[in-house]
Amino acid sequence: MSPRASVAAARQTRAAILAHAVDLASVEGLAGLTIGRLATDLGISKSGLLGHFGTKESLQLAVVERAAEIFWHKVWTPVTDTPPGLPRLRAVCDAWVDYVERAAFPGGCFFVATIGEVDDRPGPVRDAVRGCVVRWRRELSWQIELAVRAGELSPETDPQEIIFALGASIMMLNHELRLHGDRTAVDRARRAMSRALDRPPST
Amino acid sequence: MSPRASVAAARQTRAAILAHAVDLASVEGLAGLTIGRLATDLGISKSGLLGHFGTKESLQLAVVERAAEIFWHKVWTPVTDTPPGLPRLRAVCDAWVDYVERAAFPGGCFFVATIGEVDDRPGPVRDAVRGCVVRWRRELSWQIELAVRAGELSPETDPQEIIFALGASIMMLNHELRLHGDRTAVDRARRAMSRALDRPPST
DNA sequence: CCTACCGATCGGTAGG
DNA sequence: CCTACCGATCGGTAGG
Repeated sequence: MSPRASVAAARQTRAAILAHAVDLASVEGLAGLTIGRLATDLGISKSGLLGHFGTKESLQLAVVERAAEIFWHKVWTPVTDTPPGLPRLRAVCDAWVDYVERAAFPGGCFFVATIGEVDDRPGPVRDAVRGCVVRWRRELSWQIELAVRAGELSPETDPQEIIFALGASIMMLNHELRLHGDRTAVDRARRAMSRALDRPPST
Repeated sequence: MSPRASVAAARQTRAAILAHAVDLASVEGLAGLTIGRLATDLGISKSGLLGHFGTKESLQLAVVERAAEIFWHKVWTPVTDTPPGLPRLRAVCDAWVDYVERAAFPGGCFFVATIGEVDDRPGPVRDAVRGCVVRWRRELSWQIELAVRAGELSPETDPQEIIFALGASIMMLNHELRLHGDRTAVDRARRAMSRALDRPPST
């Protein structure tokens, strides 16, 4: 009777669509994510599905946003207990590797998989992905700065240098796991990331 | 008159198709590479184009093969002058970074762009891409072994550790250049790669 | 290499 | 949320 019920149902449907869409996009890519396929998988009509988003691009943007929520929940939330600065950075690296290893999405880390796809295609979707990456790096950069202030890292530390090393290890780890199935890469990535945090700043 | 002329013409057409296809695939991906688009760009009919390859998958395999030829030509050939072992490894790193920086393909390094796409899609195309990566790593591994034997690298060196660090830097560099347009990443990548070659083996 | 065509699927709309 | 439809494009084939 009340509109509440239908509104709640619509929200639930939307959430179910996004849950599946994020998984699908991690494998097929954001472009390979088709409305027909998604609708069939969910037992819904195409137009019913599209009604929740309007256009495919809006769907893609919603998928990126949802993937970012999942990322923060899996990698950042478990770490907010540990003290800021270097301890939290170490905890983040662990959680980050766990997240890639345990493959939150069937296609591996959604963002590692997506970055290569949207790299060369200017538009709102690329901007949204970049925005997520930038936000994440800002958080890392801030923790590095705190570690420097606390004397846990050398005052000459270049945050960008550390972030480069961490991101590089994560991307390579995803690649090793998914293309080569080499699970020894997990420890290699952990070592590379610790080294980046231990290393004295170079010239 | 002689069949030679038409055979030669066909080979030339095939080469022209592949040249454009590799560029296109570096931006649109191997799946986003469509026969219709490719034919239109080249002023050719779809069936005329498809006659050279048979199926889209064969076209994709030919594109991967061609991309590998270009990669070896740009990164390996210029380096065969320098002495094997550590000197050649350093030269390879330089050439590799140049290749990514100068963007041999409009979409950046073809393989970095493609790996994320074929990662999760078993089949001949994925196998072909993986084969290229494996061949490249074998060559790197061999040069590392030569460097160890020559006493240029510590005897406890783990080749896989170095290869991980080099590959990680290259992937991250491609990402920094193409998603963020951050050209300072070029020097960061060079430093990270030298460090990987200088570093004493860790536990 | 071409024209002419095939069935399937794409994103999206009309109208309810 | 649905059915019914749109034009465009997909990979591919027939026949020359």
